[in-house]
Amino acid sequence: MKTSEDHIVKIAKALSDKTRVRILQDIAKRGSVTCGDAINVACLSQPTVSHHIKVLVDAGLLNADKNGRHVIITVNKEVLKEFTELVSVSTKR
Amino acid sequence: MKTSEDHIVKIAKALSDKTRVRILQDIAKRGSVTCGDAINVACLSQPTVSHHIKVLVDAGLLNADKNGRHVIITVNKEVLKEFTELVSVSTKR
DNA sequence: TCGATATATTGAAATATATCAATGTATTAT
DNA sequence: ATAATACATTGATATATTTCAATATATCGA
Repeated sequence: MKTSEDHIVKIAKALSDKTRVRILQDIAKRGSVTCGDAINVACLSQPTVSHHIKVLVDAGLLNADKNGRHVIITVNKEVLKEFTELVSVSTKR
Repeated sequence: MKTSEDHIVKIAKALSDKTRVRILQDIAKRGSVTCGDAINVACLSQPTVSHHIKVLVDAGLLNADKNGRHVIITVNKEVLKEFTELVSVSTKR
């Protein structure tokens, strides 16, 4: 059984790195990007960006859909909304 | 100049540890606690809990008001609200 | 098929974080 | 004044995270 803390922590961890937040914001602004696009935004090596995207996908914040040799990445707005609501609710008395 | 990423990252970092989220939730539930209360909730050493509270205070999520030898800790709801709104808005296109 | 492109994985190094025991500081009670 | 209480700080260790180079895998185009 996963507690609400676990859920909050997992997503907060994903949001706790500047590069990842930048990538997330860029995707949100542009609707969708490929990993290559994200590399340009992050200005870091390809493996590093690949790792960051994995963290965001694992947290549920991003959707990654393979399309040929590209991977199309979009923001999972549902999960983001869930997160902000969970943080709000669980800190309301 | 601090970007919105910086702000999100700082607070997300504070929320990216299970102990800190647990402490935050406990304070929210009870209205206010002392550091000693937080130690009981966390079941960790006093210095460790002191460190965690410091991280939360530095992120702006907690208010700490000295009262005699106790420190009264409350949740800074404004900052929490700011955070959830900033996350929501900055990921809306 | 072969080379090029897009992304993932592995292994290693550097840095950051969580944790505790020991100690310091401030405040209250006796 | 002194002892006890509440909390903070320091220094050390263990673990986690970030990053890259090297390499692997999958797909497309010629």
